[in-house]
Amino acid sequence: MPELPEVETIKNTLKLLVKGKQIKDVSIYWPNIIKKPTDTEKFKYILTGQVFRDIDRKGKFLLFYLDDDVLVSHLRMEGKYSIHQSEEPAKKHTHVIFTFTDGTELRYNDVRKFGTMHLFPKGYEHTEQPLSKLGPDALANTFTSTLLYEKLTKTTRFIKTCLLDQTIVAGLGNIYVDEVLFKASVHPLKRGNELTNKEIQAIQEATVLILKNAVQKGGTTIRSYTNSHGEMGMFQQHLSVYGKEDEPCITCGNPIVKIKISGRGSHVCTTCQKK
DNA sequence: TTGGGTGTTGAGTA
DNA sequence: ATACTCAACACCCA
Repeated sequence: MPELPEVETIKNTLKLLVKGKQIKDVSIYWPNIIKKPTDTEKFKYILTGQVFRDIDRKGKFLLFYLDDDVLVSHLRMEGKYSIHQSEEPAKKHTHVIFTFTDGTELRYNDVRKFGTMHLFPKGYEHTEQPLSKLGPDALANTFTSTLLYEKLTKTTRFIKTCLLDQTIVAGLGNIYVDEVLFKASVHPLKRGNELTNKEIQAIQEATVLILKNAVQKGGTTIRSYTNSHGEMGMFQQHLSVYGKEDEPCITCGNPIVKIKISGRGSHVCTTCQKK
């Protein structure tokens, strides 16, 4: 589900809810979510007693900073965090519960169980997988058109595939890539090395504009995404192509078509986005 | 009823 | 190197 704007919104809403809370216990109902350490008893032991100090984000990853360690969490398709009273019964797809000393709990819910958690001693989180492989965050000032130009012009891959590749730029997913390429007037099947300097600049600028706008609108809710207060995003009202198959293009009026690129549904106006 | 599709990403294969 | 398929999993819809 969540791409950069959704994860950023979750970070902002969750930060206020967990800061200063001390972990009394951790319950794990689906161990496959815990990727490091592989021993879930060790995972629990390390976390117990620590206090949540801050939350950061890189690309689509949440970084929970505790006293001595950092919990790196990826929500994949449908992961969600929410705060509850301990007495409140857990929902159907709650897989990890962090019980706090004040009688509340942070619960991780994930219908499809694709999400991941990695625990690192502070200082090691960025130099080891999964974060070590990421390119610059799409909203960081290190994401420049110069850098994008260097990475794109030496590959023959489709631009859509490149923008989904988190080692090139971190944070874009299927919705926002389609929106970015429409705004930049670039066809998703254009190859990296076919792009002009001007097109790459347009892609970089569209990325920043769209993502900032989407963060400001609280993200995009298509079916299940909510922030950690349970509120929906509003950016779905501003989508130009994603989910608009057969609807008229807002620029030229021709119908948006849906094609498949590396297994992902891709929405494009073949009139506005030249190949 | 069943197969195809879903906001992600790694592995395997040709 | 690249593009595709599958797998992880549950649910929704035509």
